[in-house]
Amino acid sequence: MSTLKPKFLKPETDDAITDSAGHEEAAATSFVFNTNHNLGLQEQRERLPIRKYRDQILYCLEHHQVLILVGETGSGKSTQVPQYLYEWGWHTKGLIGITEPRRVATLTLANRVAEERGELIGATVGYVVRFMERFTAETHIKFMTEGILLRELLADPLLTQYGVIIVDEAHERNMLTDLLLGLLKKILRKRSNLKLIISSATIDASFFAEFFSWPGADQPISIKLTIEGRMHEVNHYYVNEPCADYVRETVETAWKLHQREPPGDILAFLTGQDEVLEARDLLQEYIASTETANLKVLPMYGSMSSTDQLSVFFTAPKGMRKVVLATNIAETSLTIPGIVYVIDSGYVKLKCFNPSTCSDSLVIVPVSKASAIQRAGRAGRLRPGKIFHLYTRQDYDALAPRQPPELRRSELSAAVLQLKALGIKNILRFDFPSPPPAKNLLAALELLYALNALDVDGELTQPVGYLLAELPFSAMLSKMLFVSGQLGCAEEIITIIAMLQVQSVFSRPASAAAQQMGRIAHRHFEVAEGDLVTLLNVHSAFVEAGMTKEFCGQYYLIYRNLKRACELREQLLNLIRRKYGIAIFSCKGDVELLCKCITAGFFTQVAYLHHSGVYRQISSGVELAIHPNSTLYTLPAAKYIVYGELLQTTKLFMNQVTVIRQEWLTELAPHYYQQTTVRD
DNA sequence: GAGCACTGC
Repeated sequence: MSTLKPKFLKPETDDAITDSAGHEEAAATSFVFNTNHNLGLQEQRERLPIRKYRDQILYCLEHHQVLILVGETGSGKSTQVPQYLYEWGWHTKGLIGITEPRRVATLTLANRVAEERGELIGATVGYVVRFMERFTAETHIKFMTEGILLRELLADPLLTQYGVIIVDEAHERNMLTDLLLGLLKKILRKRSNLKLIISSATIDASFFAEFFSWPGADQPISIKLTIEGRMHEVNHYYVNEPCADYVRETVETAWKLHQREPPGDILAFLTGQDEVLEARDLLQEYIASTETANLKVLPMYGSMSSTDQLSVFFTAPKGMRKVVLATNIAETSLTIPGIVYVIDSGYVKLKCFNPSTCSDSLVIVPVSKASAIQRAGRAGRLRPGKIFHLYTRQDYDALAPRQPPELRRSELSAAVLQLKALGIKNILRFDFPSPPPAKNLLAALELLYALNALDVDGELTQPVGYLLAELPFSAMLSKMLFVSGQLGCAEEIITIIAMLQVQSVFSRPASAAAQQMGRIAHRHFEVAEGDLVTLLNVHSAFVEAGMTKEFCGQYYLIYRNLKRACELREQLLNLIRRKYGIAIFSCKGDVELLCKCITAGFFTQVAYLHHSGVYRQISSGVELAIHPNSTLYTLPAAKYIVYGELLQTTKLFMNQVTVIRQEWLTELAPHYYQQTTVRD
């Protein structure tokens, strides 16, 4: 093997991985902790801790169908194992496929492996993600996102092209990971020549081993990879008595720490913005009560503007200690330098699907052991650190090992469509790694039946069911798009869908004055029909103004998200033109037609105005409120509205609200509404 | 009058 170190990214490949978002992500989830950076690439490979497991991995794969690789991120397994397999000749038995949960990691890993091999990407090593691929006839090592492999299953249900599949980061237990693992189990039973490698954190290894055991099969084998010198030691401290108010306790602990401990910054984990700001104010009071104010308090949460977020990354002035009060954003998403002490409140906010109202609840729950360990790790990056858990040692021992996997707490219509499209007849009996509650599955089946995607026997319908299974949006959005093709306004509906796929385009500044200015600016786009048509207006105005940053500044819009929506819109238009027979016409300003399309997608989520002045869910009579972020919050209440999502916090709040007429319900969804009498 | 954090086809 050569040890040359050329730079071989094609220009377009380079583009793909050097967009700014990509770099942040690559830095955050970096898989190299590289003390050998001045050595040749092959020499570096030889020195990786994983190298000494190579023969063992290859031997085990010869003798077992399933191999579970245990080792935290940083062991080099994502880049090395595919190469070991290739060098040993596994590629002669089919493709070596590696699935990743995220796009950026997919591109980064593929590029890294190609570079180590001294090749161009798209030769032996390639990747496929949505809208982008470097994959040729010579490619033997294929990195891809999980969604891509799931889509490939539709065309090739036994994955006959593949000889080995590596599911990377399986411990994250995303919805797609779990679907994939369930389906791979079925395939392994039919294809004894297919091998599966699951890369997992320690905590889940035995779980996966058990899931992939069945009568007559050889038992999965686990290999534990050790990683050297990654972290400093962190000492754990617990409270003796449970504390009544963890926000106050956080503040007091931070203050005591500051008095007693040698220099080093403090990071505290709370559950939400309110708590972070409350803790900040309390801590400021402590500081104000002393003469030496050598403590700098910094809040950190998701809805802060990116410039405000930046301030936590600066070192505190000389002689000062920094205290960062953060939500879960600091647990995995970003790494704050200089942290030596961590305070763990013991709680986290978690989103959970509630099938009885088809809403999501945002609830405060105790953290899992995995989270507590992750939080502790934040103290050991610089030098040996300390973590202070605001709960007792007994409470720690009683914590759940991990948070329930996403599939168990999510709306499942997309998952059900996918499984149905793969010919799984009885979804309730499908072998999920962790089966979701039956009620959640039934809610999804009922919704899909109402949308006419499933027939009475639970089979996908033609064309609606198959279309909804194929389109990369939620079932309701896809149905809306389907109807818009028939009614002649798909162009506008695609814009709305693209705008709904990105994070909010409305900027909400931190200061009260700026917030007020923002609200006034946003009125410019608001219409009485509601939030979805308002999004369409924002898009049109942005395009008309030449898609400039200045326009976004003037109207308090987030340029990055808006630009992304425009790109997505183009890609979706291409996709729909190319693959699906949806006619793309403009309604040319006929807003009523748009609202009808919206109704055709969201008719199961209707609220009517009760004479008492509150909204009620039409199906259940449950009381609902319009979310204060909605356009319709300040406008006179309409009699009937549809909503895009329902979130339970202090109340059941409706988001993405659109005004409709009652008669549209019987016109557009007669099968659903003919029997319903509206309570008034 | 209210906003845990992400990601994917």
